[in-house]
Amino acid sequence: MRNKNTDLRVIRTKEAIRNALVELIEEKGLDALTVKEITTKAKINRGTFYVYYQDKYDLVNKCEDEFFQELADMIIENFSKTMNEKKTNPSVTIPVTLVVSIFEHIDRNRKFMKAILGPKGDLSFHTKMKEFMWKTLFENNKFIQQENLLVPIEYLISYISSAHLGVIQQWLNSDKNESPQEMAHILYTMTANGPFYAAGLKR
Amino acid sequence: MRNKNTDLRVIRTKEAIRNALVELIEEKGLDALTVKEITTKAKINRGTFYVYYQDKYDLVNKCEDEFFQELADMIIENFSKTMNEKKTNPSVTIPVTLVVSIFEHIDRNRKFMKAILGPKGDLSFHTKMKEFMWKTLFENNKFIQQENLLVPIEYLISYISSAHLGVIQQWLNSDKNESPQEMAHILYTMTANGPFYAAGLKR
DNA sequence: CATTAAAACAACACGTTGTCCGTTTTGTGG
DNA sequence: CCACAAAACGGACAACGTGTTGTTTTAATG
Repeated sequence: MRNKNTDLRVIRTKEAIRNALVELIEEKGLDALTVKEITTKAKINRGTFYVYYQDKYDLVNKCEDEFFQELADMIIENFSKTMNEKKTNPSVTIPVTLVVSIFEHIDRNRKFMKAILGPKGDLSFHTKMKEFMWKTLFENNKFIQQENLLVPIEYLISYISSAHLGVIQQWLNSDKNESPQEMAHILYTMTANGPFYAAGLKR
Repeated sequence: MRNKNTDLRVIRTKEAIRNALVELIEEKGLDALTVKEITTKAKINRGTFYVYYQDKYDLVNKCEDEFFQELADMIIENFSKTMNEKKTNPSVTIPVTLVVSIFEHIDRNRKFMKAILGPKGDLSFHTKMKEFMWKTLFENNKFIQQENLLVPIEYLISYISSAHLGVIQQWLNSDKNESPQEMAHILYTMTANGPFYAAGLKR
C-alpha cells in the first residue's frame, strides 16, 4: 500500500505550488493571480493543480487552515509546558509566554504571513486571525468582568484584536526585525497602560 | 451644450451601477463579482458600464476616492467651525469634535462603508483608511514627542490606527447603533486610558 | 417638437477556467 | 533491481467573462 503523504513527487509538487502562490501574492495580489500563473511559476502541469485543489481559493484556505492548526497545537503544548514551569517558578505568567510563542510561530511562517496579511493578501484571513486571537487570549478566562466594563465589550474586543493584528502586520513589513520577546513587551506596554501612555503623553 | 453631470440618464445609470456594486459586495464579495453581474442587477447594458469605468476596480476606486474627498472637505469645514466656537467656549477640543464628525460622515455612507469594510470588501481600502486616519489625526501636531516614546513609533501608529478601524468596523456591523458622540467617547476611553483600564482591570 | 447625446444591441477575438482524455515518467515497495 | 501503481504531462474541450466596436434606438433638453 502506497502512501500519498510520503511520495516525494507529491511533496515536491505541493511545495512548488505553495511557493508560487506566495510569490504571486506579493507580485500581483491574490485577486489578480490565476491558476495558470501559479502552475507556470511552479513549473507543473495545470491539470496537476486540480488534482490537489479545486481552485486558488481552496489552495489559500488549505494553507491558512494548516497555519492555524499548527498554531493551535503549539499553543496547547506551550500551555502545559508553562504550567510545569509555574510549579518551580510561580512568577511566570501564561499570557506573556503565549504571546511570545505566537510571534515565534508567525516568524517561522514569515514569507507566507507577510504575503497573506499584506496589502494584496486575503481579507478573510484578517477576520480569521482576529477571531483566533480573541478565542485564544480571552476565552475561558476571568480577566474581564462584565460589570466593570467602561465600554461595550464588543468594542473592547475589536479594539484589542485589531490593534494587535495591526502591530503584527507592521512587524512583518519592518526590516528592523524585533524579537518575539520585544514584540510581546511592546504590545503589553500599549495594551496595559494605553497608547497615550506609551506615547509619553501620560504618567 | 449638454452637461454630462445633469443629464438624468447619466445620474440614473451611475447610481444604479453603484447600488448594484454595494449589493453584490455584500452578497458575494468584491473578488467574486463580475461586471456582467453588476450590469444585470443595475438593469443596464454591459457596454454602458465601460463608458464610465474601465473595470470593476476602477469603479470601486472612484467610489472610495469620492468618499475620501467628501471626508477631507468635511474635515476642513469642521476645523474652521470649531475654531470659531473656541473663541466663545475655549473648552471645546478639536480632536473630539473631529472624531464625531468622521463618524457622522461614515454614517451618511453607511451601506457603502459596511460593504467595503466588511469581510468581503476591499482590502486596499483598509490601508487607505489607516493612512488617512494617521495623516488627519496626527500630522501637523505636536502630540507625540519622539523622545518620550516607550515603544517604536511605527508600532504605536499601527496600534492606534488599526484599533480605531476595528472599532469602526464593529460599529458598522452592530445593530445597537451607538451615536457618533458615544463612539468618540468609547474610542477616547480606550486610547487615553488603555484597553485594560476600559476593561475595569486597572484604576 | 427637433436635435443630439446617451443607452441599448449585437458581434468579435481573446484569455482563463475546470474537466476530460490517453500517454509518459517516476518513485516506491517487494 | 524490477514491476507497477501513481503521478505528472500534453492536449483538447466547452463555457464564461472581458473589453472593444459599429450600429440602432431612445429620451432629455432647448
